[in-house]
Amino acid sequence: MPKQAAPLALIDLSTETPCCPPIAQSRIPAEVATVLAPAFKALGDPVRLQLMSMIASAPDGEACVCDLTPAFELSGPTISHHLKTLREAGLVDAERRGTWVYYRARPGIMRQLAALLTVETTAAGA
Amino acid sequence: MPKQAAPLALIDLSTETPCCPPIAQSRIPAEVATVLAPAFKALGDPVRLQLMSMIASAPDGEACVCDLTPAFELSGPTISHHLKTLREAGLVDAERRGTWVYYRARPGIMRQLAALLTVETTAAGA
DNA sequence: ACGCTGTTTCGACATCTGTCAACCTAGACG
DNA sequence: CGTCTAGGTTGACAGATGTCGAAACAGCGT
Repeated sequence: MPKQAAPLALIDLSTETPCCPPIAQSRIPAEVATVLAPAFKALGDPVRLQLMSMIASAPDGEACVCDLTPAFELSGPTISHHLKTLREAGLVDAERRGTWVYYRARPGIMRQLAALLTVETTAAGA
Repeated sequence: MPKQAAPLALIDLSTETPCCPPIAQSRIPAEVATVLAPAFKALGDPVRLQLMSMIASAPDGEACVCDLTPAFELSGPTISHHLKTLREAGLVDAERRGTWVYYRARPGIMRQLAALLTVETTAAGA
């Protein structure tokens, strides 16, 4: 394993870092896996996946907690906890505007995760 | 949202089911989230993410356990357990050929997950 | 039959999930 | 200006789930 300039020692998920080729193309380094796994883990829950979808697909690109909470059979604090998980995973951004809190998706990291899973349709083999 | 023929009542991850538009495009139904979340969860571990990458990027499209295990500081059973998780999530296929077991990635579901995370670069807004 | 390879089972330990209570913030009203 | 009400977050806790290691089991080759 040759050491590159090692610019990926710490990957800033906040940016649009185009850090990684698809995992089907080259083996992912341990550091990258360590940093990106939490993002996948955050999406590894049905409620959070739906929350993420509701936020990302919101008309104005942002969703109010007051719209998210009643969409589930869960209590307010539980939704808040899930949102915190998404926030800590770097998937969403929160902003308080007046009484309500609005959540906004980060396209950068989502693009990164999508790129990671990309499979060339032609090189599918078989 | 009119009901289509509702073919996604049970989503077969084994197939190339083009079941879902990107989550940034339309809100993901609860059933889809329930079915796909385990796949993300399976990728939500650094070791499994690396395993997945090693399998998907293997020259012949398949990787032997005997190659995977020594790449980690973990015991054989632990690697086996992680591989089982990937298998149960529908991400990989196992095949015993002689003494060794070979794992092969399923491009279908990976494409599906990637599509789900896709964000139109143009519609990024802002 | 023996040894090797990989999986499974079992158990200890850690982490995650969801709820209740308390707290903080912002706006409304007297 | 003080207080009251409403919306969200945080902290603490039981229950469930996941992680990993040690030992035992099953398939394959010699």
